[in-house]
Amino acid sequence: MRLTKFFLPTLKDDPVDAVTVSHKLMIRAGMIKQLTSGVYSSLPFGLIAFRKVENIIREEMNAIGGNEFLLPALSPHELWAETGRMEDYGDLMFRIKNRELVLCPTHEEVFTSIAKPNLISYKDFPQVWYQIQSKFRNEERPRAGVLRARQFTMKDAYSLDATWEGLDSSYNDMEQAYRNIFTRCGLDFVVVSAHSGAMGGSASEEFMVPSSAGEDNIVISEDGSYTSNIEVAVSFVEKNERKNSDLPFEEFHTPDIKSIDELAGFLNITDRSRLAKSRVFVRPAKDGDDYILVLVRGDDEVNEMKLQNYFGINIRPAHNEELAAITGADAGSIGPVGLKELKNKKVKIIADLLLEEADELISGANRNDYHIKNIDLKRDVPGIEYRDIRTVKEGEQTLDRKSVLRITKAIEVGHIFKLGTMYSEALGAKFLDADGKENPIIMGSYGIGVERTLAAFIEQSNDEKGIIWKGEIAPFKILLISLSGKTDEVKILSESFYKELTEVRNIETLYDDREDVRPGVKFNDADLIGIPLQIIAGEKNLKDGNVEIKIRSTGEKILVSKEDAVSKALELIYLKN
RNA sequence: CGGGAUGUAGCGUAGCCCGGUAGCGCGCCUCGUUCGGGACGAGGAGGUCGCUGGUUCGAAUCCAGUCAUCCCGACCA
Repeated sequence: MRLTKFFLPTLKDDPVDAVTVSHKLMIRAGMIKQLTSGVYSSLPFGLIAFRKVENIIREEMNAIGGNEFLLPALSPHELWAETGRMEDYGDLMFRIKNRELVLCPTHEEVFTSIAKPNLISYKDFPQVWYQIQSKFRNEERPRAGVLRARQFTMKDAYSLDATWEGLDSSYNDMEQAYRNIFTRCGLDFVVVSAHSGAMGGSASEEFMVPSSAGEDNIVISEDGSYTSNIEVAVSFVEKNERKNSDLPFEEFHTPDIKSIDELAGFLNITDRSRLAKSRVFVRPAKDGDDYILVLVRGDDEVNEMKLQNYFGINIRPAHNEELAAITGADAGSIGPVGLKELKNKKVKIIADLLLEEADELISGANRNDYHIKNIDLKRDVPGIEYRDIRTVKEGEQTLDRKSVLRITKAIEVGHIFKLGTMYSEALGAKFLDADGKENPIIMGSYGIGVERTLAAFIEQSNDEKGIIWKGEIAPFKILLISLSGKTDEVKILSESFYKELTEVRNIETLYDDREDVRPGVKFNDADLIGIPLQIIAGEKNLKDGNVEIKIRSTGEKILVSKEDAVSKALELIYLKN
């Protein structure tokens, strides 16, 4: 491609609205342009890069027997009502105003509706179906350019199996395909165990690219044996020791004490393990809402994802009015002792495992400005249940106590789930097994964010000058720079290089053939758009019969004779891959 | 949805307090000189000051509303 014909609007300065590196660079390199919040146009250079990622995905999906589809982005309300996800997604789903249609945020329902009439015998399985298509999610707060957008390209794949062993096998194939994809994209990534979120289902892993621009926190043990999203991460911490002192519990005055920090200060203690922190959550139910009081140690935080796993995704923190109604106090003075019943429903009390049968605890008295000490959960809180509901912290030990946990931010580029029969049951997608019995299809769901994958790559591969492409996703392999001079000599040579590279060698080459642009501008554009190899033809070196080859990643410059230039460049490309 | 901030030329901004001709840099156009790391000179084009209403003789500027965008917290590829 000749630069004089290529639409590449580069920017010298950072756009003021962009904060993350990938966002700035994608705009500056003329890859994307924002249309409205969370919605971006792909410009030619960006599109070439996105297609690189898509083609790698396509090849790896096809390699495990995937069938490529292209489903509509529009779908009818009723399909989503059947699985109940109209409500689950809520405002996250874009709805069409003048038809009973929605813009799909994902495609489980649509794929399942195709499977239902067509996959009717156990002999029809297994199948892997996928598509690469635009998804629409009405994100409340889009951010960081394409990292979190309202419209984005997703590869979504679905495995359809007749047996649970089949699902395991499909899932494993997919996991390997994902490893291949992200490796070929040149990403430094980790696979972590994950929460299955709004999708439902059981096993689930995420493909994470460590980056300060990431929105997720992942936990990695120092020896690498344990990796997990913090949402589901577990660790080893000693439980509270039971003292068995059997001291009676006792209310005491704590004026204006609202937080654990203030309480610790008021009591003049630093160990917060016996200060029990209470939070109340609500689970909406048809016969009246359920209330759940959650207790963790004062030095811990409640992990709301773990709660969702136990009590469903609709669970939410209680509002202040609800708190007052069931505890008689405001947040800051609530506790597990002396809760009211609301509409004849008992408040369920869940405590973290570290508090199992703990005593001598201090917690709110359910009376403003009062706390209680010497609470014995075993003695004073009948019906209490213990579960793992805390968020792990940096520096804690792994469960096997062989290593230590580190926490880092990461970008989620891919996610694989074992869905099971959730959607096939809801939509009645069944098949006959060898015994002639009817069973729901067993499904898996597998997603990759295309633009996000590319943005994650740029987050990991850049310097102060710009992007540094490498490997298969480089939009071009060579940037041929012609520095125009007094004579036509350089131009004639550049043209011959271009012809050989593209027509004879079939190398993806971008040719900076601009004649009215000064060298400095060309060099800076070159480093900004980050093509791995630059061949620079100019009068200075051509006087001695030479041209320069620059390696973008290292900045290394190699002087070669004009006769050897193309073969040397090809050699370097293959070395780099 | 809560909290914070910002809307002035393609981009980045000054002016706003204290109302009166809209300014600067980059980019763009023409001519000339220059030409290996974002050149120089001369000339030029380009702005409903986000939108609506109000106050005023007069509003980019003051007031009210509204819309949009960005950043920080709860969701996801």
